[in-house]
Order: sequence, then C-alpha cells, then structure tokens
Amino acid sequence: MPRGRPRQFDEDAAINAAMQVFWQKGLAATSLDDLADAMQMNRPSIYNAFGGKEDLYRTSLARFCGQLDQGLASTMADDIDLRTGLLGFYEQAIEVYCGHHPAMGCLMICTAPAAALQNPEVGKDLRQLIQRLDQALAARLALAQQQGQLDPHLDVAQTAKLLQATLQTIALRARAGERKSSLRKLAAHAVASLI
Amino acid sequence: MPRGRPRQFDEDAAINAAMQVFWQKGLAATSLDDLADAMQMNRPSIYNAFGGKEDLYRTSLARFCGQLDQGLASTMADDIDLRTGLLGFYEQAIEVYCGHHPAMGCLMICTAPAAALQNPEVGKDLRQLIQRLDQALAARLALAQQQGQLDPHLDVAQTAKLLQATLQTIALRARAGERKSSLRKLAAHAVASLI
DNA sequence: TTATTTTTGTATTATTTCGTATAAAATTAA
DNA sequence: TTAATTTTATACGAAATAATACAAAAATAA
Repeated sequence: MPRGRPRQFDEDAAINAAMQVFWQKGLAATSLDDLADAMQMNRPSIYNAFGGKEDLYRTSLARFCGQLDQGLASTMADDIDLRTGLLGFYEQAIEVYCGHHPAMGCLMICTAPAAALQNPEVGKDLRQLIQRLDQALAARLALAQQQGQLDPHLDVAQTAKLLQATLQTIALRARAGERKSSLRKLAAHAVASLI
Repeated sequence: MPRGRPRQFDEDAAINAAMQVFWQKGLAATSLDDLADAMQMNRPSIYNAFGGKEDLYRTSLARFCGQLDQGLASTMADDIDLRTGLLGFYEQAIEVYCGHHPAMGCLMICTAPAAALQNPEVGKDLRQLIQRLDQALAARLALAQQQGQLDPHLDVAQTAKLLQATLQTIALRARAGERKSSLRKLAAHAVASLI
C-alpha cells in the first residue's frame, strides 16, 4: 500500500473518460477543463496523475490502439482462416468506429494526424502504430502464403499496406457518416480483391 | 470599381496563406492571430472579408480540394489510359503531400476528420468531398469498362472506394513521415492489384 | 468640394485556458 | 500519538483568444 491519501479515482476509468473526449474533439480542441469534467477530477489531480494534456492524449491513444491490437490478435489468430479473420477484424473495427452517435471513427486515424506536426511525440506514435500494423498484417499474410493459402507471388508487404488502407478508409468514412452496411460491403470487397 | 477604400490584400494570396496555416496546424489549433500573422492582415479585416475561423477553414478546404480536382481532371482525362492517368494522379498527390518539410499530407484527409464532429459544416464538407471523389473515380472506371479496358465484372463503385482509400493512406502516411519512394511503390501496387 | 462607402489599424472587453501555489484531508510509518 | 507522504480542492495569476467598437484613411459619387 502506498503511504499518502488514497486516490478517489479509478485510473482505468479516468483514462477511458479522457479517451472519449479526445476521440470526439481531438487533441487541440480539448481543454483540461473538458477533461476534468469528464474524468470527474480536478485539474491539479490530472497534472499530478497523468501529466499534461499531450501526455494524457498519448496514454489514451496507446490504450485505444492496444484494444484494436487485441481485436487483431483474437480475430486473426494463426489458426483462423485468413479471409475469415480479416473480415472479422474489419467487422470489429466497424462496430467500434460506428459505436457512437454520431460515429466517431478511429481515435488514431481521425485525430492524431491533425496533431502530429504540432506535437512531434504524437507524430512518432502515429508513425510507429502504422508500421506495427503493417508488420502484423504482413506477418499473417506471409504465414498464409507459406501454408499455401495465398498466391505465392503476392507481395505481402504491399498488400498489408493496402489492407491497412482499407481499415483507414473505414475509419474516415465512419467519421464522415457512412453507414455500417456500406462499410461492411467495402471491407468484403477489399478482402476479395486484394488477397 | 467598388466605392470605399481599396483592399490592401490580395484575396487569393490571403487564402493561400491561411491554407498553409490550417494545413499545418489543423482547425482547432489555429488561432486568428496565427492567421493574421500569416495573411498579413489584422483580425477585424479577416472577420470582415472572410468571416470567422471556421468559414476561412472551409474556404481553404474548398480551394485545396479544387486544386486536387484539377489534378484529377488533367491526369485522368477520358483520352488518357486509365492506369497511366491513375498513376499520374497519385504521383501528383504525392508531390503535394510531401512538398513541405516536414511533409503535411492532405489538408482534408489529415485535418478535417478531427474537426468534423465539433464543426458539423466541416463534417458535411468532408462527407461531400469523399462522395464526389468516389463518384468521379467510378465514372472514369465505368468508361474504361465500357471501352473494354477493364474487366467487365469489376464492381466499379467498390473499386473506386478502394482507389480513394489508396489516396487516403498516401495522405496519412505522408504526414506520418513515410518517404515518397515508398508511397510511389504503394500507388503502383494498388493500381496493379485493384484494376 | 462634400458626402458616402469601405477598409484599415488600434484599442478594448470578456472569456478561456493553462499551470501552479497553497492548505486541508486522509492515509501509512515510526 | 506524531511525523511523513500523497491526494484533494480551492484559488490565483498570467497568457492567449475571441469578437467587436471606434476613429482614421482612402477611395468613389454627386
């Protein structure tokens, strides 16, 4: 047990609350007062527990992408058919991206690019997350190729990038108001035409 | 000739200056002081000539996308081979997206989504611009199909969306620091695998 | 010349936002 | 019980921002 006065907030719940605000408003348009309201904390407590606004944004980003990662790992496990798994991954993403009214798309894809130049650390996060997803998808494609479930001449690295492009367009279109049904059709067409 | 004191600023140059600022910082992180500095105008003149910040952002957005439109029309004219034209369009976009240091990607794709929920008019602009590009690409694909230059079974509407997805991922990756050479490879692979 | 119109530039006011200072509160360690 | 530690909550001050008021400037129209 730590020594001082116990915290009154739950760290997970607080980060989740912050994440919702950032997801809706982006980094720049979110004030610490907005965060304090949503997190039910006062500003000094936020500074003390999480650092400044950018730190908290990056923490939220990491959590959001961690959840997507989990979705990727569960739907696209090596023992699940590649195409089935991919469609499941997109389906899960669509549910997240369209899970609010209005739909908010993806925290990373829809809000981090705007902040990336003003906040170089965010830019670095964005770059790394894109790279990681490219690599994860390429690795899964390479396995399928090895197992003879994929055209052996397919360029897995480039195809992985186009599969991520599909995820990105789903995120953007969701935030722009496109319907789930339309996004599902798009995902299906991407899988069918790319691999 | 209008009656009063003549304007000291050039409207086109002023909008271009504003566009540069929005392109780098996004809507929310840009203040009217930033704009006044870049446009070499004082704030009351900006309000008078262009309305508030959101109006000026939408004006910048329209101009930016108008320029991309021109690029699309010139590179993908009906009398130019579809694949050649598409590659030319992507090449042109890459030059624009990577034309600064650091690269800024696309004003629309990289900054409008973050602002879309707070500023419904921006959301509407985003939605319409995405739709227009889908339609323009689909129309060009349909023509090529009619001329026997494309698999007649290809779903032109869905393929158009994936071609736009390619443009979007190029924009995002450019802003995240990916190199021109890498983006060119991606564009080439997309064209080769999608149509 | 005089009146009218529009832009310009300075100034002003109110609001937001950030970051921190400070003291009280609540816990553990000694 | 006392000291030490950490969080909480209020408050404060500095800076940024928005939006407008107002008078001077520069043009045209009569």
